[in-house]
Amino acid sequence: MAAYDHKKVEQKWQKRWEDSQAFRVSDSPKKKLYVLDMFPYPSGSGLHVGHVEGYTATDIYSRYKRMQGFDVLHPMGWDAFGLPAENYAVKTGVPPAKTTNDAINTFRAQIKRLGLSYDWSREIGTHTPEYYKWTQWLFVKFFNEGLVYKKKALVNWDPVDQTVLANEQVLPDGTAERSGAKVVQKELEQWFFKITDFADALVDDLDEVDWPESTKINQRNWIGRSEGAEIEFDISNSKEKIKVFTTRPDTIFGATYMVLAPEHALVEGFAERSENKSEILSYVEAARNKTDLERQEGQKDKTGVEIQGVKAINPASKEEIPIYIADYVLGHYGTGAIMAVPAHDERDHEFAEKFNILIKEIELKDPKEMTKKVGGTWVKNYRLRDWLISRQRYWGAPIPIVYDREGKAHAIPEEQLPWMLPTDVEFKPTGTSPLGQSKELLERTEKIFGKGWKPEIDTLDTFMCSSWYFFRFADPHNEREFASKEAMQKWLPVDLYVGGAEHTVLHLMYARFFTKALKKFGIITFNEPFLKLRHQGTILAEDGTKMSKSKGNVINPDEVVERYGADSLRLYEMFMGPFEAMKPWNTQNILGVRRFLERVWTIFENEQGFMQDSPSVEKSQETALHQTIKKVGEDIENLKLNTVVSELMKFISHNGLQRANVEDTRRVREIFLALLFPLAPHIASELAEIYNYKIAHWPAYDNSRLTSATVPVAVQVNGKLRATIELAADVGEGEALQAARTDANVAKWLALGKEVRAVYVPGKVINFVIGQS
RNA sequence: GCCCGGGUGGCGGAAUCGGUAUACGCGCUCGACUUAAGAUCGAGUUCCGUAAGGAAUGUGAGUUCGAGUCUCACCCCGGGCACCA
Repeated sequence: MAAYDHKKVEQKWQKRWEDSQAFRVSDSPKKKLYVLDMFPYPSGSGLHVGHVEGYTATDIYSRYKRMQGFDVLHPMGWDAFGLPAENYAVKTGVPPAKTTNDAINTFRAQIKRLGLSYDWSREIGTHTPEYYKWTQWLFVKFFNEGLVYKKKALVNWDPVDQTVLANEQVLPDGTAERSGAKVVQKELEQWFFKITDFADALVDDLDEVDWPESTKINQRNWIGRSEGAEIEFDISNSKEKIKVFTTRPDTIFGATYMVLAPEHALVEGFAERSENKSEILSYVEAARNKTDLERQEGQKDKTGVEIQGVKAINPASKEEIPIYIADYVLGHYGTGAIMAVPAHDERDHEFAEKFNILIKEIELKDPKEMTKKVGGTWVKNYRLRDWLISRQRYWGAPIPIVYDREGKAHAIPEEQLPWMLPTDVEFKPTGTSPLGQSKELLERTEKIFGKGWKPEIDTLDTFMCSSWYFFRFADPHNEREFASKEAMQKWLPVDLYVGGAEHTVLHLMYARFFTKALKKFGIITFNEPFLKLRHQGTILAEDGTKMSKSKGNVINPDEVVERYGADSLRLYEMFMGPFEAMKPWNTQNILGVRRFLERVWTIFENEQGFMQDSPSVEKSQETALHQTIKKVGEDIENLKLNTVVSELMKFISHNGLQRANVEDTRRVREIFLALLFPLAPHIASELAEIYNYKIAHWPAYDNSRLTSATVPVAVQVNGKLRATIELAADVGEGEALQAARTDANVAKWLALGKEVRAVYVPGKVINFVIGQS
């Protein structure tokens, strides 16, 4: 037979899988399993080795589960709307649709070259009208259910490029990443999702999913639930009250001043009555012009101004206390006002020192009792804010809203969906949303709804497209629903979800929010979309730094596939280290797995080379076989894929089973190929075909053959290893100790002192403790 | 600053209900094959020591017959959050 030619073998099997639609899953699953990758943004630079890591892991898991008889839904699609394609269009004039479709074609071809077992009949792209019709439908559904609202919000405004910027596009010094202009805050009407309605469920239901603990903690921190009291403070000579939120009502006796956020509703009225009106108003104006980032910078040096002539009354001590306005208090959290306790709170302390305010030492009381005493109520608060979904961008799903002549917003009715993204738009920053240029969009609106009606010209945050795609995979071609209830019932929730750790907060939070909302609407019946979640670790460049185009240290998976083959790349990426760990690339190490596959190839070729038939059956080798089957299965189950590769290497290594005398060589070879198949499917399929092995089913192991008749036991004297002896697995303590004592080396050490005690751990270790003599 | 995760050979990493540390691979050394190189195959490879033996899992203590694994303190690296009252 010819030498191992990875190109020939891999092309052959990829074509065969494609032609036979081998991974197309049944529509009526008997044992369902839904294994999902976070679908990629099809960037122009193509597939990255990081993608390969995650996709290979889910592929191994899917193939393994299919061999166990599961109907595995394992789909792939494209998170195709987004900024890079639009920025590229601004630079070159090439329409984002063209760039995106080209990139998708590249990605698909690259993925197929890896031999990944996706059901391509379910492929979706979020930028297609067939898909975004349902993104828009869901927006309308949420709108009708009262989970969408519009309000004025402060956004980052770039006065040079005349555009709104995302927070990530503003540099820490408050200038725009692109234009270098000083970014200002501008109030614009924006659409929001009421994600805060689900804050409690988003925290509580984390208890029921199998996710990395750190990811759960990130989510909890982001939601930032805290419990405390809302307490009203009276104002001297006024009926007005200031309501504060505090987690420490027990410190109220130490509240020697109050602070209002500059945005607080009472500020204006207080300024009118104050003795320093202009000072107050200019402080508020200055705060308003600061970006969030600039306000955070003030952390080390707090600013503020007292409202002179207006005092509050501490409800516990009944003392009159001053009121300040300071931007270290945030308008959007709690009540936008605090009782400041400088003796107890670091930030208040810093402020009080700077402004010479009384710092009063206090005795602590019981928090809930104190709350009751001062007429407060016990409440929960969240740092989570509603989700702003308007984007002043072109390459996204148009928000399906039109405005009547009075400017009132109306949802576009279902029969008009998809509300098409217009194409008569130039990709130049003009100061308003690009859709505002489209004559077609305006004419369409007037034609359908009437003269004077205007379309919404913002698009939806692309995170919305990815918040529901896992439902669509259950029923990707449905033209009447985003997915039928039956299909979702059949396939969801996702059993295993794998993707990068960079999405621990936003995407996962939004997808969970959608799930909870749809459950509330009565469309689905489960709480959580992703039962088990794992993150692949970042793959670093050979020099241990992050891969980056500018450093020229990016590894292109295509080149690796070309040179070593997809099976080698798959095996190598799994062998690198623990799945979730960050690990450096090392081209030398690929040679190791490539050599392993070549050895496998040769061993199958040469009947003499591998586990020759032998009349005598060594029990312990048979045991090793069963142990290997068990360990490989368990490790795949737990995505401990690096040790799976180790096990397989050991299996054929010259120190391992290759020299074994196992009763049936063919039987062992068949088992080995079946174990190899999920990891390196091309070569395993080829060898199975050539030599006529059946590897469709995952091999079973025999519990009774997992332990062998004799086991090595370590013998220690005072904790130091002095011998290793072979004992019957079921030997009694007395006999075991006796055997150990007769070992020459052990005896030598035992002679050095008086034996105090002996510890016997069956199958593991014997430890003699001897006293000094 | 706070919250997570992690420090094991020359390198990537195994091993955590406490029980033979360094599996598997890379690299390296020696040998076989070869005119030679490469590939392949075989032997070896934590450190010190000719050996007997000793030491070692970031550092220092502790618990234990026995600690990479448990406890305490500290150092370093990586990630996330960062005025949330």
